[in-house]
Amino acid sequence: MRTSNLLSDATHIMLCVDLFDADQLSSNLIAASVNTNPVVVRRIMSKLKVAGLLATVSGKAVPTLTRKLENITLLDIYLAVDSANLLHVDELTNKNCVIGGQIGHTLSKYYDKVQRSAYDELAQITLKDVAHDLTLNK
Amino acid sequence: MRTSNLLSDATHIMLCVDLFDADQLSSNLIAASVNTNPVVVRRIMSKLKVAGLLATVSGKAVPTLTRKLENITLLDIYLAVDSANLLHVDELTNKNCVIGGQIGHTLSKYYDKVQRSAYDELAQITLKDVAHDLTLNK
DNA sequence: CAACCTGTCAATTTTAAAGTTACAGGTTGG
DNA sequence: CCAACCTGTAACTTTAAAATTGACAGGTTG
Repeated sequence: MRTSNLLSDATHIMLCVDLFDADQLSSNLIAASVNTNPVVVRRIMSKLKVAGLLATVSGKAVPTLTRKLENITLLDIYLAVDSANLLHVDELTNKNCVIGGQIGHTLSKYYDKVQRSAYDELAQITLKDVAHDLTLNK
Repeated sequence: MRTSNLLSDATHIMLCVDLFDADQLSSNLIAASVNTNPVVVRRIMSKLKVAGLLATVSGKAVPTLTRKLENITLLDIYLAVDSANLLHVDELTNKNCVIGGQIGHTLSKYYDKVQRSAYDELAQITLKDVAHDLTLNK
């Protein structure tokens, strides 16, 4: 199992940047919404910046999204912040065994299919969708 | 946290049970193929047994599959050994915040869609497929 | 220049998988 | 019947990655 909140928190941060007022966008205030540490927020924002989803200015609390909400998908965010595969091949099997020597290669082929399918779904969910649902429930 | 090999190892074990000779099916020998500890193998086998995929006899090294290879899918195995969701909602957001209060519920709806898609793919991969690919590469 | 901020490093804590030891109890051949 | 296997579990310890936290260099601004 792999319990990481990276995608959820990164999405949360992106929505904060879009929805909060310009004077509420310090990592401190965003961290208060996510309920975590400001350093965690800045670390995630740094990854989002590297991925080109977010623009920041050193010293100024004025992050901005680089694209419109409808042009940012959960896959964009996932790939920006989480480098792990959804399923994991055991790399340490006994290579001298008939099964142990081949299963990794075989499984990774199938895992790729599964992950591709999940990625396709993530790519169809935009921040606009999420933001829309958020305001509906408000 | 950590990347789990539960699905891979459980699949590996199931294939060992199917492909190995009857006198090679102790948890010790399977563990040698997976390259792990016999207790880890027995722990996974126990979950597979609870899920009804594997039949074992206490004291005897004669585990057997309860169904034909083509009737066991990677989803069956995944659900047997891994209880975690593929994506994880941050449950600890600030519920007093407009975004923090709603995003968990909203994201989980989308995460469900993604997971359903991944599950659909896993459900289409049978142990027969995997076994077939293994022997091809041999 | 005081009071903010970002960006990043580094140390620590946390959590679940993985690894290990131990042991109760089933099985089997000689 | 007992020695040598085995299973099934409980109860640890270890490991890996995320999360948390403190610290600090350096940008920004009234």
